[in-house]
Amino acid sequence: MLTVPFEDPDMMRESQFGATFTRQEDVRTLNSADLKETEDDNTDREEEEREEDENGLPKKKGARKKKFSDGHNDRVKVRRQEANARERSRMHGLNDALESLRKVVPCYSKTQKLSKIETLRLAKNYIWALSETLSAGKRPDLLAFVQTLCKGLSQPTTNLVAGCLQLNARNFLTDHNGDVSFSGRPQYDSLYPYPNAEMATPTGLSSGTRDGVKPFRPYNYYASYESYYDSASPESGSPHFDGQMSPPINYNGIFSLKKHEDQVEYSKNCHYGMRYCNVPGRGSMYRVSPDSHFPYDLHPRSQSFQSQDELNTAHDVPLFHLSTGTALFSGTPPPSLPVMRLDGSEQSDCGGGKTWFSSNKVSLGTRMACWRQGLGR
DNA sequence: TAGGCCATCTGGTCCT
DNA sequence: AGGACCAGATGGCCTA
Repeated sequence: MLTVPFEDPDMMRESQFGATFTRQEDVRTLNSADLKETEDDNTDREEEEREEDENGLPKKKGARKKKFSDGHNDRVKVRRQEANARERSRMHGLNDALESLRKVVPCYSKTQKLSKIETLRLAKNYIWALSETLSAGKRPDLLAFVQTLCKGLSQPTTNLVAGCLQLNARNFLTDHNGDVSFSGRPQYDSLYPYPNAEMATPTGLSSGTRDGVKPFRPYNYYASYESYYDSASPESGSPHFDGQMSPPINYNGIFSLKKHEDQVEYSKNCHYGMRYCNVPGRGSMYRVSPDSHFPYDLHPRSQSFQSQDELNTAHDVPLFHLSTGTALFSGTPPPSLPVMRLDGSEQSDCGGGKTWFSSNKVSLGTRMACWRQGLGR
């Protein structure tokens, strides 16, 4: 059946971005083509049934479709149109709800929207992962968390999630069963590899040795939950969560809120913004070639900095990637896994569990100081 | 150009 | 009777 466009293209386009239509509006926007098509459909159907039955033989007189009055047909048409409008409105409501869901699962992006099915899958995984974390009552393993998040997702979405969590997506390959397998070194110390002192503990800030490997000191995990519970619920109507906010993501980072308006989109970050990232099983920080594309070819950290002075200087190149504008690992990032926004704004709040770095020119020393302050040291 | 995603229309079913 | 819900069909748009 040929479906005639219901509304003009502009209206159709608008509807894709969550515009809601009242029933009256929908009925009012019915155009003549739509009405004509309905008439034609009815006419065609009547003629088909009049001429032949299912065997192609002429129909008996009694099988002929009952002829309704024009008034009855009009009522049927009007009811059909109203039903269409209601159905459209219902689907818009469904899509609005889905859009709300998109905003509270990891990796929200206005321009690179997850599909409906992927949104639902990710939401389910996210709930599951958080439930597992709560029931475990201890700091979750990042790999397990990400693996749970990515279970059953398509490879592109898996890449997106892994990218959001600053992991090399190539380490999270989705097999044919939808399970996510990790090909790297799945250890916690690879996720938070404490960098050697020369690399990431600037002069005067380190309490560890300069040449030894300092054991990673977990930051206050529960602070993240406190922070989370301090933050507004998506359903609370708080101005901190008016639909324009990132969810209080994420995995064991401090749940902070950051507006999306000025966010750097994931794809932009991947292609233009990210220069360094943390790779499981590969030490701490790796430099990413400016020409690299996600997933990146990574080079050992030792190639990144030549001197302690360099560590303490503000870097012109963005050091850290934040896919959605939300500080995924904000708050008390270890120096090997700091997070900052790349929008050029200058903000580096060192306050407790809600720290995030939003400057692209924050020295490692500053980040280290913030981190240490977050640790209460 | 094929495939994925989406919005819309449509008829059927269930419920009030 | 009419509304809500559902699933199939269809065509448009976008991307690899």
